Amino acid sequence: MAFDKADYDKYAYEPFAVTVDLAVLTIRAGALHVLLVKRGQEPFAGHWALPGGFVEPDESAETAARRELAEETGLADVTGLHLEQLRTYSEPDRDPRMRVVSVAFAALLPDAPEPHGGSDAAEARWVVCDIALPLAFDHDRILADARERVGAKLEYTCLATAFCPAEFTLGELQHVYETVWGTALDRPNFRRKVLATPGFVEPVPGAARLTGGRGKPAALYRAGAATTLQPPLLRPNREGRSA
Amino acid sequence: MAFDKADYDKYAYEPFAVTVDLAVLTIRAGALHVLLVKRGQEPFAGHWALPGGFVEPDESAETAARRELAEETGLADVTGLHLEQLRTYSEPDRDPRMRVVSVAFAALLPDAPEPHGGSDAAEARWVVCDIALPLAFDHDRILADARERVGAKLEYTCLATAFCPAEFTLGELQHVYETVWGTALDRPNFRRKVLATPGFVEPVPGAARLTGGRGKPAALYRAGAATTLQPPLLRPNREGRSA
DNA sequence: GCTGTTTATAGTCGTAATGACTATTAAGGG
DNA sequence: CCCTTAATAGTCATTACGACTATAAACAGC
Repeated sequence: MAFDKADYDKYAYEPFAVTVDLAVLTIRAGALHVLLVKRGQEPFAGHWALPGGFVEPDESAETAARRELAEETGLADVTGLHLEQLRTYSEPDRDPRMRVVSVAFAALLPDAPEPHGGSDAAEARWVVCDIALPLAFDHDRILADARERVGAKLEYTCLATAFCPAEFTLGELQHVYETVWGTALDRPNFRRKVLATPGFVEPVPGAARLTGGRGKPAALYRAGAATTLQPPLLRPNREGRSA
Repeated sequence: MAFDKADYDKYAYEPFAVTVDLAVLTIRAGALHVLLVKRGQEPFAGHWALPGGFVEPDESAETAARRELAEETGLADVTGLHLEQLRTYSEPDRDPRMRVVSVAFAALLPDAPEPHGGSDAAEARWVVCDIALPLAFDHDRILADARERVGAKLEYTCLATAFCPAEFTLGELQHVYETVWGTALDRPNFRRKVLATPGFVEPVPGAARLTGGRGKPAALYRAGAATTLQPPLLRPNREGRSA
């Protein structure tokens, strides 16, 4: 940040607008969903887009993202939710109106209350990720990057619990992996792996949940203190991970 | 990026300046070095800082970063160099003069020509990472994040070759890992692992290099076509990776 | 109340990967 | 000509992993 070239006249340069865009992900009905809002204005009026908004003069991108997350989901408390900066999208022509630099975030939610547009009267809805395209602006790309990031982080972090409620069964945790990765996992092996990782999950003593009423009740677990998985839980071999 | 709240008067908001900051890393004399410039102006006049500069109105952050990389290193061709967006730093008070949002990048260089300040007459120098602190602004944090990111990516990508010249020995490649991670690795095991990963490195037929004149000459290798390591090459167990 | 279905949990077994080694080869230096 | 240095080759026990089979505990339907 060598500031040496501009004598810092605040208006020496064409002003940049700085926004945040949020890929809010959750798992509903066995599928990965993303929170979308319907645009009321041009450009892309009537198209679906990721929620987001301006960074205010006195807040960081992270603060703005969490504020938007609360507004768009309508949740009273979003402090515990996983929110993570993805990357910044800054192509000069990404917004036809003016120069907009957007800091994108991924947010992970356990359960999925149907959103109420918050202050924005715009329509907001959970949409299955795979049928969400095409989105306004470069939001297809942002969503794809969010999915790739989350999928990769499931391999070597304990992030999967961010999709689960406070208490969950190992079957539910496995379902997170299977839904995000789009692959089936062997249940006994998944179990062994999770339980062998210290701090990934810890049992809730004496509790059990009936999984939809059928089958043997499953033991309940809570998220543990660990944040990283060592060794990692790798996705089943995908062809073409090289080259 | 719901634009619905501002009627997009470009000057409706306090303008944001958007800059790029670069953590340019290389390995010299067995230690991880970072490219630093000495600030000539307040604030932090006389302090060392990461190189960087404004994003021009017609370029993306990536374009600006590569332009700055060329300017600051003085290299004629920077197209082949690894340049990767780290994250964006946007705390409102991170620059005392005005609101500056900075997109940080990490760049990896094979060899390390002593830099010539380029257009900036400011002093530029390679500094051993560990003794670089404290830096101006929040650049300590950016540098730490860059080191952490690069260290992590060595585990599951072929990034290490970005620190090496076009042809290198396995000893040099191992040295990259040891320098970035700060740990010693077992040479035969490292060898086996690298050679067992298809596409990581490919041998240069018939070539060998005398490694400083002493010892048996090592075979030369080139970077292969693979980009990811499967299975990954994990760092030796670090205590406290959990919690 | 038995039987079959469903889901959770326990355990087995062969293979692959890994960490800690030892041994050999090819160079240069005194 | 031996000693040091560094590259390369190979061994071996332990661990991790994928593909299984087996048992347990719930409900549904007759």
